Amino acid sequence: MHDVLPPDAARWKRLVDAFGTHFGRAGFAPIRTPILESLTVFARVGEGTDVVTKEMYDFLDRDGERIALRPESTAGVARAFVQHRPITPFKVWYASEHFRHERPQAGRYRQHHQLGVECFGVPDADLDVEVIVGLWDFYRSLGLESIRLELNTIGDAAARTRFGRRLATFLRGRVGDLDPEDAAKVDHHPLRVLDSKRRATVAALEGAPSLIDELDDTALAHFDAVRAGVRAAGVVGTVNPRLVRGLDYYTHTVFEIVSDAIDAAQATIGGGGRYDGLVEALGGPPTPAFGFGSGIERVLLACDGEAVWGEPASAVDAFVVSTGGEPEERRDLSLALRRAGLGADHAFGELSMKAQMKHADRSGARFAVIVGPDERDAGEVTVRDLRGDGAQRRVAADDLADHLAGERRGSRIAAGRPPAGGRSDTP
RNA sequence: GUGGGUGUAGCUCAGUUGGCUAGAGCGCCAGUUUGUGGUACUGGAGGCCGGGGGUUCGAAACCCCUCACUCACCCCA
Repeated sequence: MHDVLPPDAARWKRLVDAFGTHFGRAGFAPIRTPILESLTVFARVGEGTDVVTKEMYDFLDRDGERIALRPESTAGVARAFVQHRPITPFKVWYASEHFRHERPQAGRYRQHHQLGVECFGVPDADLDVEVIVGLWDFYRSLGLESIRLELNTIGDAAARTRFGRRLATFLRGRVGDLDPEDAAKVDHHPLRVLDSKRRATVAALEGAPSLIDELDDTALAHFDAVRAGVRAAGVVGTVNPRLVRGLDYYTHTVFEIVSDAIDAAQATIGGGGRYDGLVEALGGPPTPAFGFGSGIERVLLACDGEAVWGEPASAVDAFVVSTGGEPEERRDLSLALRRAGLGADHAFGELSMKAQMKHADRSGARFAVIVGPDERDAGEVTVRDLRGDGAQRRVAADDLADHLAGERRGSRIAAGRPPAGGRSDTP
């Protein structure tokens, strides 16, 4: 998180609104969970992960309880599911802030924001497909084209344990060849070594056992169904056998969606997968689940990289300009227009008409409403079109609100709907 | 946690081996246009050169400390 000023901040709202609408159409409802959670909620799900062990903002509160600022949202939503036991399938979406104590860089912040989706109670591969394709379609609806899916399966807990043991045995044989950072993970978290990018480790992984060999028929069938489903939906992607992901709770399907338009090291704009064991680990009944998180800051970086956002329309219909009267006249006319349901703004202080017109132009308003001695005497105002050819017309002061409302309706009809399936700059 | 880079006008940046009142473009304000923005021309305002200390006749520039921002590693969204 960094400061986000206008007009950029307006993009956040538009993005969140578009996301809620998109997944709302698929039956997902918004959920809100606390930023503060008991440390145990996270400790139980990520014992071997940097996110939980090294990067968490945690502290003792006044009662001596260990509290954490959430580093991600899945654990908190799962905790809420366990606590309230809603009927399944329980399908929710959220936009939430997360905190990780790490050095900031492009696309990585100590406070970052994610759009996310979680679904509890559905074991079917169809759910995996729907959610992945749903996220893919969301990105496409923003206008993003340089994106691709990376997909993998890591099997169930038993397969992971078996594979972890085999992999650890393999790695111990060549621990000297590994990067020291990775060598330290061999005993307690061998799977994390797999997706290391360090050169020495990558070379030493030549000939390493493959997790796919540990999968039983059910797991293989599940993964095949996911692959077939996303391919049939036209998603561009590849299977990446090295994709493991950073949180312990994942089982079976894991995925990331990467943008090639981000000119920085952090190019994953969304990632997630299946976590069939998490609810049980938090004290609930065995419950399959699937979800993802997508970094708002990174999605916006990708949008910048592909230049897909247009200028947001101003909510100001009319900018009031007056000369020869009292400055309060502008305030009072603006208030009257707002009470009539219109957007209205004006400049403050003693400014020349020219200067006021400049403010009007910058405001983004469609019309300038000009009140000078002539209009005042006639009980009229001049309405000037600032976006078109500058056409002006005199309107009776009493009819101004109706006139502007009529203009607004007219322009909305004229704008129409964007072509279906096309690139849109107004998500 | 580790390593690099940058801090000069509102913004983006110049500033030659230390040497006159520190510059440009954009933006802003005003005028050309005594009732009209967005174009053009003219003029103007605006800077403890991030902060502190030091070296020197003299520091935006050199040294030390500090703060902020930024990029990469690691990790992840």
